[in-house]
Amino acid sequence: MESKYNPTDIEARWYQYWLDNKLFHSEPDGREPYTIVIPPPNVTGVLHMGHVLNETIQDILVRRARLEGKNACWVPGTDHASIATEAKVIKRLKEQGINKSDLTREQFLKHAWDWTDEHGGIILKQLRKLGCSCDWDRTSFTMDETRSKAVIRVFCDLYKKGLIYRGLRMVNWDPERQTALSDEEVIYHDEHSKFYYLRYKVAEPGVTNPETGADYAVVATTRPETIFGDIAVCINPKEEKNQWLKGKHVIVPGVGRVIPIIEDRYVEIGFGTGCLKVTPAHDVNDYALGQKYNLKTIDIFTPDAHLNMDTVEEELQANVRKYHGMDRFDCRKQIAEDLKALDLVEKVEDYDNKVGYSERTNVPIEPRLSLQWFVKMQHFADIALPPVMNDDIVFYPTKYKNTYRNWLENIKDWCISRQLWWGHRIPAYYDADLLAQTGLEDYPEDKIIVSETAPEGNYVQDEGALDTWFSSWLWPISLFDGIEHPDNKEINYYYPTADLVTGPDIIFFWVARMIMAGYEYQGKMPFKHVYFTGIVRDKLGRKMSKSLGNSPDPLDLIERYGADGVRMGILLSAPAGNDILYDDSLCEQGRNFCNKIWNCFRLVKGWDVSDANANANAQAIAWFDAKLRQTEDEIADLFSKYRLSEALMTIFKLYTDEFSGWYLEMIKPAYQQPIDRATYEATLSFFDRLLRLLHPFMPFITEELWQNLYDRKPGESIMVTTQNQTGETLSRENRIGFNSGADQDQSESILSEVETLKLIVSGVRNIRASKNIPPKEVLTLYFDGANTYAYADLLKKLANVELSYSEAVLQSEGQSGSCATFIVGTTEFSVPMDKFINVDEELKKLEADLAHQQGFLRGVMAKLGNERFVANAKPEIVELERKKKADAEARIAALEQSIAALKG
RNA sequence: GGGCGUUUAGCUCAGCUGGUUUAGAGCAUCUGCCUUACAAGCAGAGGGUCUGCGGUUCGAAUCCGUAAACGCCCACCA
Repeated sequence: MESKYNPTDIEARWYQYWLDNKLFHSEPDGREPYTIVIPPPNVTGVLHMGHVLNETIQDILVRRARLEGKNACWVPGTDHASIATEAKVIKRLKEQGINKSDLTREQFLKHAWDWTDEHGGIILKQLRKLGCSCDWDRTSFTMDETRSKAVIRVFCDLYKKGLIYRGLRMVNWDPERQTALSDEEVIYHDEHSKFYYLRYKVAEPGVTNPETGADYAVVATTRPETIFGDIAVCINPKEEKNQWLKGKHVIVPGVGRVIPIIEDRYVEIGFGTGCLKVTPAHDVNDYALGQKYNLKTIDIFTPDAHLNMDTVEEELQANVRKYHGMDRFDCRKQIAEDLKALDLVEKVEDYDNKVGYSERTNVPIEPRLSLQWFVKMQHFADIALPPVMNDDIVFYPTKYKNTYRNWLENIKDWCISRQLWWGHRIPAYYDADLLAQTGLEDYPEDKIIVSETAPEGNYVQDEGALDTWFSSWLWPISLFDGIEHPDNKEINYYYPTADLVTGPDIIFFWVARMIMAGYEYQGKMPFKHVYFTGIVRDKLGRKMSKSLGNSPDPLDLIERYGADGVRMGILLSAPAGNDILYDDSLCEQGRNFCNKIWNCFRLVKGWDVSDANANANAQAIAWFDAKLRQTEDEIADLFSKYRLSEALMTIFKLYTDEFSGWYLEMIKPAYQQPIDRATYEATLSFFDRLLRLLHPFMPFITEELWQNLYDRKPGESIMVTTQNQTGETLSRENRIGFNSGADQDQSESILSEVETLKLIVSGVRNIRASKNIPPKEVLTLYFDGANTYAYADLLKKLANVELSYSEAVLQSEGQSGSCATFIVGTTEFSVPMDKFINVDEELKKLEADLAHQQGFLRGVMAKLGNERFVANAKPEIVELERKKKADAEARIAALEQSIAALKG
């Protein structure tokens, strides 16, 4: 065995072994189920650091559950990601010189499926490199047959229930992809823009502003390009300064349309000029005003947000013709310029406002009036809010409960139709003849046929596809075919799932909606716990992104540090909900840890075993057994709180400090000496337990070492050992020769005694370090009770000292003047120095310590001297203070003695 | 404009219902060591008036109030 752990071959070998032995596969049986459904990554996506974090956490939970003897099932799959994938396909077609508009729906879908087959599942392959123990036999796709049928059935069902409707509404329109979006798909950014103050001349002759004498009203807008759609100007009936406009009309500048002044309290008094231009086709609020006052709408944009002047009244066409076909932002500049030339611009101010952008295409969205399909959400909010608020479903961290509540309490209907082809086609059918007469908008509602199968006859299917999330929200159910075949064996066994691991950015998109669908279709929660991960950032705190180039390629990292190293790296500083600042050095720590374990193993397996000296290390064994037991409990507790990074850190310290740093040093035989059998076997069993504790975090190296620890049978794996098998059982068997059934008190006392031992050893090492004494040089250590010290053998071995107990001996040897001393608990320890020691320096150190102890004592005395403290504090607290006092006094006495001795 | 969260060592974070030897960990730093498992290592050390201010209490990193900074979510002020 080499002294460095080399992960590459080992990882590939064991992953294949796990697959060959079907160790990830789950079937319903008598055991308790533990289910996780993967948040399906985009089918054509590639692995990034966010996935690494997310999937590592899921794998840890799944592997841990498996080790606890549960029937663990992690279901993988991918998402068709309607809008994102369609965009990628369009881009590729464009590279081949093909426009989407030149293709039929069928032709386009053929290309999309080709693309999916080609790139789909790459990310799932990458997950294997990470060690993910998904049940690959269950791999699903949101657009495969079972999932598609579920989506269509749910659509029809909700339509029947009156929870889905079709309607003409103001929606968020993505002009790039030319589709409607849901509110959640719009991201608002702060933007520095301009506020244009435009002059709308009063149509009635002779009417002027009594204050300024102006014959126009001033309207402030950030979007002058929309004036072609202006239908009215609205003022607040209560606003003094605009009273003169009541009942009048104004002329839209540059357009010439005469529009009325209307009054509504919606207009805020004191904001801007108090005159609001009303453009019902292009603003949500204006649309509401339009509805209220029965105003017409003029949609001046084409679907790709270019100006369409054909919609403007014929008699005004000449005025606006030049803007026809312009891009909306070019037009904004142009119209501002043109109006300025006409002296119709009062002024232009800088203005900060928020602009909505499409999440996927990153272009400013355009509010657009269009015919879409919606889900009525109030019903779903009602069923989804209580279980989270009363912790039937528990969120980690809990702060997201607020976010969740906030959204559900202000729920709006969900726009689920998209003007896309890649996705589940809306199962709504229109009579072709009737449609030809009425058009889509006026097609009578009661003549729409919503059905899982196409109706007989001459019907036309709705062109739209469904929002991707309309399939994702069924994922925990549809994966087990619970929509088409409710009550089947699988859904009854695996549902509800145990844990959901995902990012808080999709709490509304996905988490909330799964909860809704879960209660609607299963009558039960879809998962019991939701673990929200943080966002992976670089070490400067910037979000990782392609454009910044600060996102490392996970596969490259795995190659450099090993999958186990990367898993440890990503997890180490990732408490639930906290963003993690990723740096390569974290993976380095992971790699180094692997190496450490590797070398522990080399050491242990390299020993010759002898049957002599039985029981030579009973104390060390008893201690480590207790330590391990204690840590196992701690880890279990941390898991129950989902504090995974702390659990890993605890294990890390158990390996490096306790096992490698102390235990192995305690039992390590002298150079080229054999080890006794009892110690050897106890150590192997400890190793076995250690490996199983670590396995969920670092599956590969633990499997490799576990396989080599004992002779294993083919098909055996650390993955499926349960806590009460192997190691612990072995350690309990009598061949180790100590009472491993030690009761709680006994193990607590041995733990604390060894902690004291460690302090003494550190004290000696400290002296060596500060006096430059090599570890090999044997020192003498004097202290009270050395002759009866229970851990004398271990102390001698670890500190390389001889023990002597009597102060008298110390003094008789005439060495008291040149002793280095330290205190542990209340006992003074002295090491006589052969060499000259710097008395002043030593004195300084002791006196500093003395001052510290005295200060401490003063604090304690102040408390004890306070009558109110003695009267009010709990008795055990007072008792503790008294003990502190006694201890401090003893230490002070010892220090004073040392100082006196040093001074001679 | 509302709401939530954070602020503890150079960095990343623990510190649960106030008292547990006058605040802990990992990393980083510094000093010794190539000691016969591991230099991807070992041993040792230094480093914080717990963001500021006020309050409650015998006692506050911990509870309350307040200010500031940072972050996130929601919201139709054109």
